[in-house]
Amino acid sequence: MLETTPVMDPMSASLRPRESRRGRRTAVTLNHVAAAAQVSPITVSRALNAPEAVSETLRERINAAVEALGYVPNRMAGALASAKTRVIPVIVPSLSNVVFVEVIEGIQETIEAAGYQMLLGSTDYDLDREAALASTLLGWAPPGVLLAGLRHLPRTTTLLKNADVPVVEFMEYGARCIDMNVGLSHVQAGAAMAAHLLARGYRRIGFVGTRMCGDYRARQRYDGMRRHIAEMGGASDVLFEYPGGPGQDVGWHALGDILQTHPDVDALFFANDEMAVGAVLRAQRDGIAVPGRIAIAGFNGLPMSALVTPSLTTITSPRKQIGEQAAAMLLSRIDGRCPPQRRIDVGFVLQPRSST
Amino acid sequence: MLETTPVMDPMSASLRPRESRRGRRTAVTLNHVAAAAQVSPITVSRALNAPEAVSETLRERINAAVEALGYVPNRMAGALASAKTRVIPVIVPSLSNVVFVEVIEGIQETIEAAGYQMLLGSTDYDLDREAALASTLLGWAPPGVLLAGLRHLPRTTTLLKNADVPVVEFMEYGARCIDMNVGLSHVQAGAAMAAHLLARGYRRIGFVGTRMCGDYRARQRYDGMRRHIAEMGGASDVLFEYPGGPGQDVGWHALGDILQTHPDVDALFFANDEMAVGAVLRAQRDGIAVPGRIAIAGFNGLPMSALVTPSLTTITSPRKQIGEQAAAMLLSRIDGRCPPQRRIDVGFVLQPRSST
DNA sequence: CTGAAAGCGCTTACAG
DNA sequence: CTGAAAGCGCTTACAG
Repeated sequence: MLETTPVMDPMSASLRPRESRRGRRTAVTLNHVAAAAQVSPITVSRALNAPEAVSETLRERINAAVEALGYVPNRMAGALASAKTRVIPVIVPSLSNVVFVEVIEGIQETIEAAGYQMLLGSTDYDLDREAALASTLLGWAPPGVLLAGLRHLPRTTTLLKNADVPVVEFMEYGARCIDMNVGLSHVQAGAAMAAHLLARGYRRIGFVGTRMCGDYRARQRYDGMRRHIAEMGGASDVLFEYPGGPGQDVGWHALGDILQTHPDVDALFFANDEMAVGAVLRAQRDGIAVPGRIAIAGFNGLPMSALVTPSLTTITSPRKQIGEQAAAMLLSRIDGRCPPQRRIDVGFVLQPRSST
Repeated sequence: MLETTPVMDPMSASLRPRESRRGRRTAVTLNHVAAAAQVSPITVSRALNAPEAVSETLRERINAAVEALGYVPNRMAGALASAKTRVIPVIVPSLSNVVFVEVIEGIQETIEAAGYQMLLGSTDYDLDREAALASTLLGWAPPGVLLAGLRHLPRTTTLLKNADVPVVEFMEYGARCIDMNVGLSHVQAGAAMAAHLLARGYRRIGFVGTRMCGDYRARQRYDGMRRHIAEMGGASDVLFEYPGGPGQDVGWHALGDILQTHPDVDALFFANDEMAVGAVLRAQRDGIAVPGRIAIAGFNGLPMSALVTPSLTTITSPRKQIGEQAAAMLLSRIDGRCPPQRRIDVGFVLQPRSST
């Protein structure tokens, strides 16, 4: 008998949750379980966190009590006491973009397999919100942080550096990162598409995007394209920016608009496949020849790019792999191991198809 | 001077985080801030959580110290002490399905505006994982829980009922819910589409889905369709189930397959728009007349359904609204208010277009 | 293999 | 408006 209170029946009323002294409803705690199993609380803790350290007899008694009382450990108390959380914050600009969702899936699968949980935050392409999110999420004392992009407010960077936990910035690959980095060079991707379009003989090339301030990676693709065109000579570029989210409807309307206002444009590189597919569907409905009258290219390599007629030239990015690698790097550092590389360029593949 | 330690300079070494007695690295805590601002810890806590309760002089001194030390409050300690968390778990079957993402966005916007954060968990359509997730997430002592669907394992239901926090089950509308419910009747939606197809003269109607065990809402649409067809007489149905995720490629392949193996089928109701669009694109490429040779219908009312040629007949579900309403109901209960209704049927709209 | 003590960093009453 | 004491539910050393 470890408790002074006589314990007759593991389910006796005295072991049930009750009002605490401070007047709030208390759930079943470790102590209730300990009393029910007639062991000390530490033994219950061990039976749950390191079962092999407890004798089989006690372990069984404890598990039975856990079951009987419906005990759910309070993670907050555990995390506070041990200074360890198994929750990893993941910060992305948007969830409505399939691309981020696929990266997130890669992250989720990887960290979940290692026993971690994801705390997802979306910034809606707002760097102030990103800073606020980072601050709040760090308040949960996470073992590491995953965040999209390499551009942040100075205070975000400071916060993350001071937090003294591993950080992986994913999506684009670049020279300066807070800690670790996985992604691809969007400037190179833009240049690669420019090279492709020039090689196929297009000379007046438009780039179509939405909210290019926030989505600076699209801007980088445009910059890469523009620079390459300028370097090669003999061709020119135009930038088209439309309001709204980067959906198919924007591509649909953009095609009609551009053909009217800029009839000299002979090729369009869209900021993503969705818009590009929207443009292809519009061309189809209106009987506009693609690529005869105008060529269309996308970015991301979504499955649908291969299904439209004509099939869409695009650049495939290894999205899920980015998520997996980012998570793997983070986990290895959390475990105190040193990842083979601090920065990984996952690259991209240009898929020339019928639309160019 | 409230501390016995003489405090000369707010940034003096003695106020900096140091190794604690238990040997682990300690971050800046409330006590560091209190010492730096020369007030008691409770006052700091108040200045942060209820600024109006603290005099302006102290508030300014405290805020300066917070800034100078880069203090980030430990949410776990706060939550443990106050028995309140501002994190709400959201459990969904999948993130790769746009539909859930839109619901999640509605939830996120609503709860974030109220100062809560979302802890997202994905079950991958596995009820065992759902139970495990629910258990873990409840360990964070959340003020409420949002989860997709009305079908769960008995132990999940028990867990959530015992947790004694408000719960909203969203996506489908049904008679039995744990606590509150927002959604639409998928049986009715299936019946509505069947009625539409019968009215247009189709007599051999196929339903095309993937993983119909897990995605039981698709199954419910099929059941609704099947029942309605049976009731009306004069027509018949077939169920086609394909492996893999419910993407455009599945619709693309399904169309080719079904036309060969079941040439008598004259209309197809797909489990979602993505598959249906895949089928339309396939028909387009192969020159199959839609709806002449075969009619095609989808479900969800995604923007792209309006852009393909022929435009796709579909059923629009108010996805974002489901998220918003689910979150609003939960919040009102968290605040101790009683939501106007415990169950909300958000309904759906059948959009007859050219593909049928 | 098992336990008594102390503490994680905050907040809730209760005083003044 | 401000503070000293106690406690939230767990875990980490330290003993035996």
